[in-house]
Amino acid sequence: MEKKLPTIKEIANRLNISISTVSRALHDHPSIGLRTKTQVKKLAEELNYVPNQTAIFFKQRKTFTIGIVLPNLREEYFSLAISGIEETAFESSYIALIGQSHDEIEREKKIIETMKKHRVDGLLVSISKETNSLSHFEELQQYNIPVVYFDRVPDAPDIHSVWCSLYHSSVSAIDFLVKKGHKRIGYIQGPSTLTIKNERLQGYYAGLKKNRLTADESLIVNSDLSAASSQTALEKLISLKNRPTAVIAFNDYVALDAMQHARSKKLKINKDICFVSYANLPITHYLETPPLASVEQFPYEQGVRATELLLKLIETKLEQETIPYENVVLKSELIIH
Amino acid sequence: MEKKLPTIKEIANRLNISISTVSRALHDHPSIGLRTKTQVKKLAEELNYVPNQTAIFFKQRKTFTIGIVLPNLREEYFSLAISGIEETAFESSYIALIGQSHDEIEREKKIIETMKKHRVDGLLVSISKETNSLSHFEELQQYNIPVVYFDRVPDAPDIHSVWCSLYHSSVSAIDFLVKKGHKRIGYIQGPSTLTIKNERLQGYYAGLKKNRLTADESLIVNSDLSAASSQTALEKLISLKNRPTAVIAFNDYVALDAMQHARSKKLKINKDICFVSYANLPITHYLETPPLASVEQFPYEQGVRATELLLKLIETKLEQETIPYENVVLKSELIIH
DNA sequence: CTACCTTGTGCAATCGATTGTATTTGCTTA
DNA sequence: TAAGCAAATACAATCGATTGCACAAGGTAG
Repeated sequence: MEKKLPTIKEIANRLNISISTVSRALHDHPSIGLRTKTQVKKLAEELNYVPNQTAIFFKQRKTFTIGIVLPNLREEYFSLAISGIEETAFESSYIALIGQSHDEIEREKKIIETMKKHRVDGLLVSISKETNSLSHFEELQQYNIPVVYFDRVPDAPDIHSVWCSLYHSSVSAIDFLVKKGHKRIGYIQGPSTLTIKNERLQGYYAGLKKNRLTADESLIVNSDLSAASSQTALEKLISLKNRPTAVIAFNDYVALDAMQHARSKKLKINKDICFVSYANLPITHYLETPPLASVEQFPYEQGVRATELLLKLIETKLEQETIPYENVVLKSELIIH
Repeated sequence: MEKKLPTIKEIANRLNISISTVSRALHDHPSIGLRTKTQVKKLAEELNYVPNQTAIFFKQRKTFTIGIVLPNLREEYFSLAISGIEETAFESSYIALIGQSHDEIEREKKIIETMKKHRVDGLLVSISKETNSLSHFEELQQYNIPVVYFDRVPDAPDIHSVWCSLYHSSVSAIDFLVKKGHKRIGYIQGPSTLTIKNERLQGYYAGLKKNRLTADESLIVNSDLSAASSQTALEKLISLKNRPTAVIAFNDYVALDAMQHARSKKLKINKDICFVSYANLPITHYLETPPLASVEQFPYEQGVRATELLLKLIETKLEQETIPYENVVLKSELIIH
């Protein structure tokens, strides 16, 4: 039953020539005679010969595999990113291994360990909520495995990264709302571990200032991203004496949860209270009353760029050159619905 | 710069013992003396030794890697499935390689080729829209790579598969609508390549019969799943003289597109016209007016079960036993919103 | 006819670990 | 004290392919 796959050795034996000749013949090495070459190729074809890549990987110390480590695949945001990664990698004949950290650092470490074992040529990482130290990633340098962080990028020097800047869009969001006549604009923050650079908030403040509005700390509330928490956050805002007429939410999901709550309080969405959020996920286009605008962060594009950078690092690694740390920053865009 | 990683050979040299001793010491082989064992382990620790898995994979002819081939990752449905696959695989210390066919058979073939090269231990496949022949999968038997199809399962004998049966839920959907007083129920079909078993339609007919309603072919329309097509489909239904009061849609996206169209025609969703659909994607829970009900197909669970089956096949393959073809059928569930 | 070159092949080492089969060492016991 | 046995370790083949170097055969020039 278990039919062993043909190897160059088998071809060599059958033709009574040496395996090196077979190997060279299959690679069109110039020093192999035409007759031999033809014979070898013919037999290889007949036997349905396929080189054992495992052996080659081993010999060449290269696997043409990149690892992807990210919090989870259930969030559309990340699946879009992976989609971009897989496509770009595949074009350069790399293939992608995936691992979900579930936002747990321990799991993240285990995944790194596994990927190290599999000798991935490089790693694309979007860090977990709990990741407070990069030691498990830094260790990879010893193994000469380059790492490119994307989207959820740690706040550290000396890293390669690709992310999407939110500052300008945050300012634009305020501009947009002010232009619509809003003067009191609430903001629902995300957990601090996810807002390392905190561009949303900085943009929020800057936008208010630019429009000569004074910031009111009571308009800034928090959500841990759970539905309940986002609803509580909105409740806080709407129970203010001087309630906001518009709310900027950490992301689309937060906005949706908040909107649901607002509806249950008999508020008319985008009339009594307006929403602007981040991520611009495709699903929002199906809503009857989507957020008025959402900041597009181009996860797919981020995936593509991060992969391109990683592949570059992998290729130049082979040439023993050193590459300066590169940080690609995409510009987000406020999309008005 | 390029520091070579330590190997057992290096450890052996430093301690002036043979590599086989080192290997056995690291594996706690009983025939190795305690002193040697301790020394070896200590040095291994110091040198930060990690076995070269590539070499081991090669030697053992096993990679602890499974391949996933599916149409695309952008559909939430598939990312949920992958999520289940990755988790289950990871628990058994397997890791997953991914490939998106983009519903193109050529790409599917290329991915298979790549995965074969990488010597995956097994494959999980949800076939593309264009897949009309299974030859590229069947070929894998030569290489002793087991294949388990999931969700989009081909209609062939002699395969392993995991899918979710929709027949009963389709009947329930009709029951549900009839109980609500509906007598004319439309149905928006998907492309024929995706409805090989066509349980939705069979359930539709059976449900009507069960409720003593006569089927009316004009109530059955088609969508290729694009937004435009789904809208046209709905348009056909609502422009009937005797328009349906309820519509069953191929999946949530079709339902959403149709609903959008209905709204634009000033029809009140779930009042003038009701919707029931398939997939029960989490996003629908955020809608103001979601479909009245949706058939849950448990993609995550399917991923888990498919992986379990595949791992079983891989493990028993090692014991040279043959396993009868196994087809796991999950039961869908009509979820009322 | 010898020296030398060209062309085509084969030999053998190598990648890193595993493992069956020696072989050595050291101890026990008659 | 020598035989015998157990414990500890070494040797060497192996997995499949690549590749530097050696070498053989045949041809040409001096």
